[in-house]
Amino acid sequence: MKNYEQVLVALRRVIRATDLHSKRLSKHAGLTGPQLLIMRTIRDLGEVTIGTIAENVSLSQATVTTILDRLELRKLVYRVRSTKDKRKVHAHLTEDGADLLARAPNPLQEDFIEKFQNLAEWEQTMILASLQRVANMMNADDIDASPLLTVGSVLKDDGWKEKA
Amino acid sequence: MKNYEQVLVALRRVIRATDLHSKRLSKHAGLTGPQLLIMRTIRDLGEVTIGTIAENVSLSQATVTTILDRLELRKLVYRVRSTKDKRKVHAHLTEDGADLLARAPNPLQEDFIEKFQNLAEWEQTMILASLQRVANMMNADDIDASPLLTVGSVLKDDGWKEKA
DNA sequence: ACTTATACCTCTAATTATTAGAGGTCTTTG
DNA sequence: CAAAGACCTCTAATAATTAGAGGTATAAGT
Repeated sequence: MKNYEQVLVALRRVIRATDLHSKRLSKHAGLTGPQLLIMRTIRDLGEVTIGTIAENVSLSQATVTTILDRLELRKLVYRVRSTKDKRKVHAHLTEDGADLLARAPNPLQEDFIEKFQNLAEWEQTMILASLQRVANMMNADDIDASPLLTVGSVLKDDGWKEKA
Repeated sequence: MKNYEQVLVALRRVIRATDLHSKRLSKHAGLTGPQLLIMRTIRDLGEVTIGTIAENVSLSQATVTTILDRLELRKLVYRVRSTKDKRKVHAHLTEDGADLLARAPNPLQEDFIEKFQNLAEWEQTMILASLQRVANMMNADDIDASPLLTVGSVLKDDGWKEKA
């Protein structure tokens, strides 16, 4: 079970590196990380439902709802209930929202790439393999039939060392 | 368990007597029974949610929704989503709806009373007692602690005869 | 009279969004 | 450094809608 621990540590490290949370992004146009993320999703995907947003940013629908509440309060987005399916709600950017978003830098991708490249080579390889594995599992018809993650094939034993 | 059977038969009879279904009411202002019932509920209760309507007319929310769809199509009612709780939807009568309702007779109560009085006296008594019993159960803190319905106290043995 | 078509009614189960409630982090303020 | 305020995030509960299936009544043909 040692391998499992190593995967966990590595994943925690990459999560820390990407740092989606508010602290690192609060300087950009007065928007927090999740707010920026959601607004970009709305801009890029066009007519999106709350559920689609949640899926794209990997947050629960409830969380997206509350964040949209705050954005709507600041008149950066607005909601329109679908006429075709009245359960659904579409989110849109207001002009103010689009303007603010256009002025906001996009530090996420560059930050990620920069920090990711700072990781050791074996870490990069392992993380990518892990993510690929997860992606495969998502497509598998029977997840239970899928074999467990084997880190050994990727991880060189001498390369491993916890730095924290 | 014979008493239970008798209660069932009697209840079925009163249900038949009240006859909420469309056939008997389709002549009145072009509205079916459930449509009339729902519109009256909206008029009498004022700002009602779908759930409250469903409770009052003893139908599922889904059924009320579809019936409201048809009424809305005919512009007899309209919906307004609550701003305080965006899950909720309030139904209102349009002017046309209120007018039509005012012109529609109210055959339900008179029909019921007339038909109810045609039942045998012991039947009337027993049905009322049964309904009272059900009402009590609804208010009881612990339904399981409630004793079973005793028809014997109301039902005279020689009075019972199945007419169908 | 019997079939067919149409238009309702009704339900349960699934779906979508919202809210309640609880716990967490970060920033600011005293 | 403690405390307050503003976010974020989740799970569970709640509200309405839709999908799907089956039932009943009315009208139209045959």
